[in-house]
Amino acid sequence: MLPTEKKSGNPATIKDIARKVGISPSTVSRFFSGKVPVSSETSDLILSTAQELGYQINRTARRLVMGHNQPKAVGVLLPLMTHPFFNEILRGINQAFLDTPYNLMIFNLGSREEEVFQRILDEGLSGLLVVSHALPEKILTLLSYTSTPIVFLDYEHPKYTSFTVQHRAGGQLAAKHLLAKGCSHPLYVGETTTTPQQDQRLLGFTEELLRSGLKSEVLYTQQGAETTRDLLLKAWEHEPHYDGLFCYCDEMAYGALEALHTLGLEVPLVGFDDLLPSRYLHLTTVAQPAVELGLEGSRCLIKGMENSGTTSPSCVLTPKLVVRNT
Amino acid sequence: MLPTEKKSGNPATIKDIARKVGISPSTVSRFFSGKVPVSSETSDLILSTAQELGYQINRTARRLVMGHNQPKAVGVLLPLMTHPFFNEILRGINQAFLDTPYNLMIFNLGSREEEVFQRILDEGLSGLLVVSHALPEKILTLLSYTSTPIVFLDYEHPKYTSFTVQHRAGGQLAAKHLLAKGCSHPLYVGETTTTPQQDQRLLGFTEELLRSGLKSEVLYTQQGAETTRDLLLKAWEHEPHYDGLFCYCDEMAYGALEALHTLGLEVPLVGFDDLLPSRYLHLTTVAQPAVELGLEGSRCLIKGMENSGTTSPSCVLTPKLVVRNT
DNA sequence: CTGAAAGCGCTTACAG
DNA sequence: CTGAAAGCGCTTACAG
Repeated sequence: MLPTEKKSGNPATIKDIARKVGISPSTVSRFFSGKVPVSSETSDLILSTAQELGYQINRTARRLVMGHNQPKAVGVLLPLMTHPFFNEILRGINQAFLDTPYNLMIFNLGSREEEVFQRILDEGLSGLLVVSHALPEKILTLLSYTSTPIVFLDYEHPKYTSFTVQHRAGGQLAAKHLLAKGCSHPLYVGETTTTPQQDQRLLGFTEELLRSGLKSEVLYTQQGAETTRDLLLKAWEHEPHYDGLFCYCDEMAYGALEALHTLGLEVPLVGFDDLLPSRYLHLTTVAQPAVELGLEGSRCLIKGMENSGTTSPSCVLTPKLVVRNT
Repeated sequence: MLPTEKKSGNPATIKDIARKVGISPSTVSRFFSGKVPVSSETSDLILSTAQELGYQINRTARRLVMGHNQPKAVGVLLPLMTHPFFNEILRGINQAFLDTPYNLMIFNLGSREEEVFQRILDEGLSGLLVVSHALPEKILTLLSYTSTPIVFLDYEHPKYTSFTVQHRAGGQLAAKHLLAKGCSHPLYVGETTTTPQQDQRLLGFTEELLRSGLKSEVLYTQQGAETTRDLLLKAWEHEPHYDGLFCYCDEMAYGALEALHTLGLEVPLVGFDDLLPSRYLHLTTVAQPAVELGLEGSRCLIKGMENSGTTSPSCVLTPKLVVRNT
């Protein structure tokens, strides 16, 4: 092996090619920039040597000398969970960034969290949107050094700007609807694993009910339409007097809808989310402003980025009741 | 203004701070890298001057010297249209890239196409996924210089690897279902604006029907559940003998479902897509392998990127019939 | 704890 | 069409 040859570990550079072909680095550079003519003879030589060496232009170096600032990107940290709600949020985010100079970079919180965070740090992001998740303090501190503005979506961080949904108000909305329908024996169907979101929805629901002197029964089951359907089928066997239903989320409400149908009952039913099927199933439900969450949160971040990193205060979005046939 | 001061046009550098504070650039660098101790006196001075000058660390330069290669990213070019189908594709893509060293970068084809393409070029992407869209020849050529592998999803490009759905086979599937249900007067409901997808679905449908000596009536309307519902309501007034329905897409089928319900009819109905509502509405439909499209297309791209840019040949995914209650 | 110096890989006037 | 040289903004041994 000649001493002029590169160790194959390091990627080949313009210099390596120049040396091998026997010309100056400048010419090689000119060839790859493409703007200046290079004699076809040398062109061929350069090209073949480049291929041989597996040369890849180093964009970092090029950027540095060209004074191009790094293209601006904002990161979106998504939970791994696959739920239409997150799709909607992402759609809102996407929309907000459409006519901005920022690119969107998607990160997923799955396995290898450490690595994901490292990447987020490495990217030199102009801003970061964190969906439905906390960010470890350590990362937050590191990010703060670079003064990257951060906005949390659907997650309340005490020290950072966050956009969340007023789940409690949503629960109240559901109660009001049931009350207006004349219910006196309402039933809440929730998910077994308790979350802050659920706590708030249930709280709003019960407190609104209480204002009318009513109390709600509460039943829990695992997430899913089928489990909810089966639960309700059984529930009605024992306590056939429920005259109003509030489900923790739309998917459970779909199960409830089936149960009611099977039972031949017309009991008022309210869901929570307003997913696409709800429209076609004519389900009355509390609509989470998911797109809006993404949109408004992003707008806030954009302002923050233009504003030396200072984002405006947190914001709570209120859900709306979509009254359909149930 | 002292001659030592920077013009405020160019961003401040480590040197500017050093000069202003009266220390060497090395020390300033050490301060910002954070790894080496710096006396607290100078630290304060550096920090305040940095703030005053609006100093932002230049990551490009840092990367160059640190030998960090540019973090690898692959671009996903999405159509602006907001349809669950694209969400699914994106989900598949996301999944495929979960445990890879690539970050996902989202680009949208909305307004400012030129700029979007410029960005795609600027990013120095390791690979590109193009969803439901052509890419201008010009961009393709530019991209080929950098040997960026490209995979088209849900769009067939003659010269590039593409992953598409066998719409024609889907149409046949629908016909078979209707045939098995004993239909003899089938009706196809399509969208007014014709697309290659629609042509293929209808072709498959009619050719399969023909094999049994049947012909389908064809009706067109604008996309949407309501329009379809109204169309069918009227259709039945005039020709009440249809005994089988194939809708171009699920959304239209939802409208058909309503019409049939209103009419009190139990006519076999097949949709196309298998969106979320279909499951809860018990709609029999041809399922587009959207997630799979994203997943397989991405895997192909990943292989291509590891393979000096050569992607494997195009691939056509076959849809499946999901038989439910219609 | 700090400075002077060399270098990361590329581009680009400048002078042939 | 081509080379030698300077420089983009930062980091990091090396030598205090």
